[in-house]
Amino acid sequence: MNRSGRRPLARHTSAPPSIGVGEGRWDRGSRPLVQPWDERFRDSREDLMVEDEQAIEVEEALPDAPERREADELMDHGAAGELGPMRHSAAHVLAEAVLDLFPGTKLGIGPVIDDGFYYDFLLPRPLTPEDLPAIEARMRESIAADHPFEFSEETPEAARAALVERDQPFKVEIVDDLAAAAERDGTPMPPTTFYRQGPFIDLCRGPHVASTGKIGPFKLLGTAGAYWRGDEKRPMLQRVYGTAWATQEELDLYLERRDQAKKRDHRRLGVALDLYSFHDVSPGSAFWHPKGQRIWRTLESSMRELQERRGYQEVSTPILVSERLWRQSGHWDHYAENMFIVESEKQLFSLKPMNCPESTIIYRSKLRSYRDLPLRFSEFGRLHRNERSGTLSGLTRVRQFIQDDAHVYVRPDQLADELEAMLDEVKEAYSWFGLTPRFAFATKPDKAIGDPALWERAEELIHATLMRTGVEFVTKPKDGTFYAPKIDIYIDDALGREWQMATIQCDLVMLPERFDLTYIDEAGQPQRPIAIHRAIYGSLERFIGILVEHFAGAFPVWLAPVQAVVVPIADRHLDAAEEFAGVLRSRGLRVEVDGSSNRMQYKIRTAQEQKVPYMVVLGDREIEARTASPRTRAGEQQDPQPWDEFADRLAEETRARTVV
RNA sequence: GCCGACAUAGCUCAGUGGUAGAGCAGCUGUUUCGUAAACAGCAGGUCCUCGGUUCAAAUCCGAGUGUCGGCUCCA
Repeated sequence: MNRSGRRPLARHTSAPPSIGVGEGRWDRGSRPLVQPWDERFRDSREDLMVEDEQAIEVEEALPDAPERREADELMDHGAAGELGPMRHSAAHVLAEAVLDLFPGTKLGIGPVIDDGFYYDFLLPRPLTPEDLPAIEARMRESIAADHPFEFSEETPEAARAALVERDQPFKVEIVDDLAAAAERDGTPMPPTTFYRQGPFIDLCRGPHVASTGKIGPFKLLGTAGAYWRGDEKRPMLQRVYGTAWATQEELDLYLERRDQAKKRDHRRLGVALDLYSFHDVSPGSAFWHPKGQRIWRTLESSMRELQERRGYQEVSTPILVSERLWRQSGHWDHYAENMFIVESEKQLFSLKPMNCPESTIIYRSKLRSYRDLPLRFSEFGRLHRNERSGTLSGLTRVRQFIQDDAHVYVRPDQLADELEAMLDEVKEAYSWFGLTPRFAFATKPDKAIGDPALWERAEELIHATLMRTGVEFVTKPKDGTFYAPKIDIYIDDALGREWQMATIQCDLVMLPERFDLTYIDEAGQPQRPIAIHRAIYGSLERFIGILVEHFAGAFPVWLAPVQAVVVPIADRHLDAAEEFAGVLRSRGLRVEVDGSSNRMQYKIRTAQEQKVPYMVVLGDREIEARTASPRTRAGEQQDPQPWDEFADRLAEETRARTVV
């Protein structure tokens, strides 16, 4: 079974093109295909859940073995549903067109991806968006000619010779690698296959449609630079992305959905809703406006409430810290390229990129007893990481951010329970937003510090806990931090991108060993605790950015920066409007009165555009009865109700943190 | 960091070598209105920065910065 066993719903995904099929990664296509904000969601939710579980099962059954990657490079993406062969065929036609327009082009690879395909080329000059129409036109000619796809099989030697002859060094490399892999594994080299359509022939394993005329409506979406084989030390090729569908309607729907996704982009909505902004005086760092800060503080206080209930103690540590600490922790050797270094009076300092090492200073401030553990220190720490400029993106990839971080020190016998409690914390917190977390187990990376035996033990402990709790998870080999294996928690944003949110790291190495942490056991002997690093929101910045897209700016009542706008119909209703707002504010609700001289319709439109959950109209009728007429942002007009009743209801929705 | 594109009013954008524009937002006045846009007027610019070409540059060229689409990276 491959990933093609999906329903036609796949055509509704709005995921951007992505290769997304590395080892240990989720295949994007296997994730829920309808997002919670879709109208269809309510009706189809159950189906989707089942589908998702099946998908996970399927994905886990897929090998991470080298042959799969080789297959990817040979474009064997029969995986991508019934549209797969057609899209892959479109990639061939794309290559044919480019080779025709730019003689001498060296071909890279041309796989199928979510919703489309791409092909990589080494060209005499970079492509620009203006080149795409000409390429599309040439593609249409090939499609109109309806060339059959002809299959042929060669011995590896003959194939190699043919590719050398055609001066296609990247293809030669692929054949050589296949041969090397076969030799390494002691398996016979499979015959090498080619497909020809019209004048164009390409090394490929297929499958294809019967002829170019079977290729449906398509559109080239853009160009980008991409390193050959994803290696930044190798040449940068020109990648052309495209999409193709069975019918024009589906293509139009896909393009329309792409536009819709842009409209909920958190960078756009942040400006429209006056939440935050960015300025070139501090690239990669957000300026938080009052309404954005309001959301921030609501998230923060919710997490504080959870943490206090669950036995955490909040601490705060300095941002500017001597290199001595970072040398001791290993960051200076393993993370320096991401640290902002500051010099003062011949001493080097760094803006902290993580809170953990400083947490140990508090741990070590006194002698700890086995009775003190678990010791749970939480910290909303402000971190700086010097991310490469090209990677910055809105709130989702920033240089300065605040984590809802915590470091929990446990005895070995307490670890399993504590990890389980943390998984539960994650589920609780995510339920406030209607988000469903997915779990991944990330193991020891190549660049790791500490005793391998400790790593092995930490990985065993995490794995055992995951198995015991019965949560679904995938394994991401070598994706751990340099000091700990971890459980990462992922969700998808509105554009179908996968985001790591929470992380739970089981550290037997950095904090315990490098900082020589101890507690005194029952026998009076010093023992080594285990340190668990965890963050539930992850970065507050990234979390808010994803929430903006998740809700398209229409935050649930409990989180909305303005929960209700009071709309007096005429000036004579202003005093009563203020009085009513006072009733709401006295219950801690966030309310604005629109006292402008605009007409009521205009005030409602404004509140609607700001995605305020409730608009409450006050006119002669309401004031006389001391009632309010709420209208929801969904357009539902509710019956007039007494002021206190409405206030109580809103307060209860806020307290319960209900979504919708 | 790499490849490409882009940068004009608070926002969205028009303006391809000859006096800087529109809509929305803002301000002022009129209007006091029953569930998604009342009317009129006014104001608003280092055309990202620096340098070059030219009689003349928002416009052409170069460098820098930032942003966007990707690649790489993501403890």
